[in-house]
Amino acid sequence: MKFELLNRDGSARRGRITTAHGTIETPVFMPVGTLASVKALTTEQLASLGPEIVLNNTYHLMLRPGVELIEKLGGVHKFQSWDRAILTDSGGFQVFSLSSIRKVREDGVEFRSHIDGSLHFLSPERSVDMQQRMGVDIAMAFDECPPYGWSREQVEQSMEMTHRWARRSLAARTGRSALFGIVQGGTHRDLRKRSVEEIASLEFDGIAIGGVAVGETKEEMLDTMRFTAPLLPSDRPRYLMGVGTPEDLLDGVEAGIDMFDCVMPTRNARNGSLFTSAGKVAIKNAKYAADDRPLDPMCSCMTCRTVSRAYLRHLYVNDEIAASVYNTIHNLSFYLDLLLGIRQAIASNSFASFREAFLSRFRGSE
RNA sequence: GGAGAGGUGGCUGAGCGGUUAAAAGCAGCAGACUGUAAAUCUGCCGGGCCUAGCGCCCUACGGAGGUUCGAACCCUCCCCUCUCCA
Repeated sequence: MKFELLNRDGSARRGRITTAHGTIETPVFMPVGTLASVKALTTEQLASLGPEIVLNNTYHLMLRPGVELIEKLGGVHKFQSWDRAILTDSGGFQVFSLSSIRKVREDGVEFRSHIDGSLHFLSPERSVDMQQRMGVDIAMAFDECPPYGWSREQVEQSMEMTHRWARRSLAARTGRSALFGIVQGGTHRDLRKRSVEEIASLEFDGIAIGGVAVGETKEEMLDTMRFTAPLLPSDRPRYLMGVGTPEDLLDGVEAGIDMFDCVMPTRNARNGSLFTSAGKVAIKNAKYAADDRPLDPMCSCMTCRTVSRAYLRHLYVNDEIAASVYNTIHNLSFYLDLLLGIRQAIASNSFASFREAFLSRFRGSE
């Protein structure tokens, strides 16, 4: 993996990551395909939207179908018939999201499978090994993502363990996949600073900000991100994990973030919450019942080119599978288009005005 | 013609003397969703009033009477459905 910085516009950066599965123009949004599938889309449909990288999840693939099987079938790219880049989360997020069925120890985390109750152990070594065996382009270090309510002491201890795990993750690297480290530290600036110093000092190919958007207020999230991002080394990709809304992405880019992932466009699509240039559209709302306009006249995605709001509402209200397909195609297109616009704006040194123009439309009432 | 069962809020369907403006589900209306245990979850859901309170007043469990301090729940008559036998 190689990262080149192409140009800057203020703190915003435009760059290019080169992998064995193509190049990735940054800033980039990575659609989330937890189970080697972006929910509601076939691989071909996903490919037609043009993302250069997607995210898969180690914990979920470990349970089903199993890393052994994926390896045996020729790797995770071949398995899902995807020839562009893949990044996997290490399972660190499941330490947070599945906290009720797991036990954290110094050596790793014991999970009770949410599927059948079977016992599974994830450690830095095992997680990195599995990610490499699946053949992903970018693997993530195994970390502990602490919940928002924790005391400063708990967050600090957790962070220090994540640091120890970071070194162990690195030691398990064979070179088959790039490996990113993850900064923790909750909402505490001094902890974030220490975490950056520690993680950045290690030989990671990129650095991620983790443990964000886990229940803290928007202000705390933005403060943490804005404080931490500039501390990250500029010669490596900076990845803000799990974020976020369109506004969050603009704020992230402005702070110098290069990579984002978030379930928001895909999950919200399935729940009928659609992003348009004029703001969010809750497609189930009665006011769209007879609305024959395209969802977003400014959008050129397949959904907006071919069907009306009235039809999208009809599909959603009737629980038609096509509702999820159309909505996911649109929301992902919206995110990918937003990032394309951001890259072009940075290239022409007009990010600030691009951001303002986008936000004034997006925040203006629908 | 005979025997039996039943009629409850937009629908299905609990309730069977007071704690019932009436369970639950559906439908309807709105909201949430941030490294996915999510095609999920939450709230509202007869009407009106205001000093907005676990407040007051209407209307409501096929219809009309009755018993009772009190009835969707008990009694009488009527109307209407459904099943079975002729």
